[in-house]
Amino acid sequence: MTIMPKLPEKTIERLSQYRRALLICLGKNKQYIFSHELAGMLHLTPVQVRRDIMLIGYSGTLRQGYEIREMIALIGKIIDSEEGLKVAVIGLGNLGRAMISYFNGKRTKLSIVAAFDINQEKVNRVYAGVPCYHIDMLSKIIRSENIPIAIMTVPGDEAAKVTESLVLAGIKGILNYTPTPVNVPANTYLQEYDMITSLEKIAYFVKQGNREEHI
Amino acid sequence: MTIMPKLPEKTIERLSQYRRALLICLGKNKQYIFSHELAGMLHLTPVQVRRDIMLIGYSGTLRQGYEIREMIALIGKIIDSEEGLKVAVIGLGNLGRAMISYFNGKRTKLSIVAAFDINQEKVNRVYAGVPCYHIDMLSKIIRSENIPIAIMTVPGDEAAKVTESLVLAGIKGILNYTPTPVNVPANTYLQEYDMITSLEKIAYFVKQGNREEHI
DNA sequence: TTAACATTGTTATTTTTTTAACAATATTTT
DNA sequence: AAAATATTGTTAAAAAAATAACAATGTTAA
Repeated sequence: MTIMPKLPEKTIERLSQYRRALLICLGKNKQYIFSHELAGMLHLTPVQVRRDIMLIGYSGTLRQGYEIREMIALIGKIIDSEEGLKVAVIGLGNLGRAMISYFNGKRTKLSIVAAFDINQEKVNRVYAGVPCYHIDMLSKIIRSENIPIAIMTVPGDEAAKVTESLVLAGIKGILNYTPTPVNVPANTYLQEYDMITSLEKIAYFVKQGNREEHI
Repeated sequence: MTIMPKLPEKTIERLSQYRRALLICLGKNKQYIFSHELAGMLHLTPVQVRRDIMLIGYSGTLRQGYEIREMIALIGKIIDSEEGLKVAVIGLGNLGRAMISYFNGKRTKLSIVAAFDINQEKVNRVYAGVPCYHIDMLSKIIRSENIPIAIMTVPGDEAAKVTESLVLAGIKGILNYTPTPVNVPANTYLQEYDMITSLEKIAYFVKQGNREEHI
């Protein structure tokens, strides 16, 4: 297998988006796509698309564009793990359930296999195919099921404690959707996403009457 | 009022985060904060914090740090609108409800004042203080209530249609949480957020055994 | 069959963002 | 009172990302 020299982080993000856009095209029985078409779908410039494609070592055909299936396959080789990775959702509130529905049937390589909550009414039930365990079982299940990734959708004031449990349980990556930033050791990958920041940013640009698109 | 020379986009994002962190500190009766403390809370470097603070024209006191109240006030002056902005949530599914709970009582300047859904069981009811209207009322309510910002939490296959309605209704900013990218005219601010991309990015770095933190 | 065109692939340039370096200085310690 | 220290504020440098420029070339049109 060819070693892929480290891709820019932004390119990784876009690869995921390219794939989704390409899958939509495939669903419409499209076979080839031009850089400007893909760019248009994702609010990017054609140059950026071509450059990313260059970076992953793929080539299209002149005047015909890129072969959609091939590109999907190649992106998969780069960003997916062969075995597939299991994901747990911590906190089965509205947001946790939203994440599960979101994923339902969408991806094969990433699958949500467990949810955790503190509420006894939710525990030991199955939500959209995903079993919900009591949060006390977190460490046990994460280890036994070998789950490397967790999505935190608990209330902000529980974020720190849950993070600690996750780290102790050996989790490798955390996506933190709570409003509270958390800390993890250096060998754990952490990504924070804050809905309020997103909205405040929009508010700022709306206030400024700014015209640009920003993804 | 001093004209603020255009701030970097990333700084705007961080200002929102600074404020939230500062509010937490304020809640703990802290009065001053050092750049390295703020940095530590948000996975940033102290230099970056100081630089941002410099850019907004604030000054701390040597060996004492920054006055928390003052800084919160200043950030508000920069990123908030004086009158406050109204926000609508389109789609009262799990994600829409999550957004509403998230905001409940948190912000004063941004307030979710309306939700829309197609489901008759949800229409004309109030969820967490927010009235839900039928989606056919979208244009009417958005105009009459003067709502400039919308959060889209509908299923992906409705995203395009809803976006069109929003634009026609004169919306100024859209936060798109559906998995489907949409298009808006140049005078509308659009921000797309894709949960799957976030997760796939984590998966990639977990796969790589990458050690860094990424916000 | 030649010219015009559309598209890719790649290098170069510019812009944006982050990081480093370090001067200035109030506070604490000796 | 002098030295050491911790911290801010700012300029400079580096790194990352986006954009532009343009050569190459197969395709279509004249």
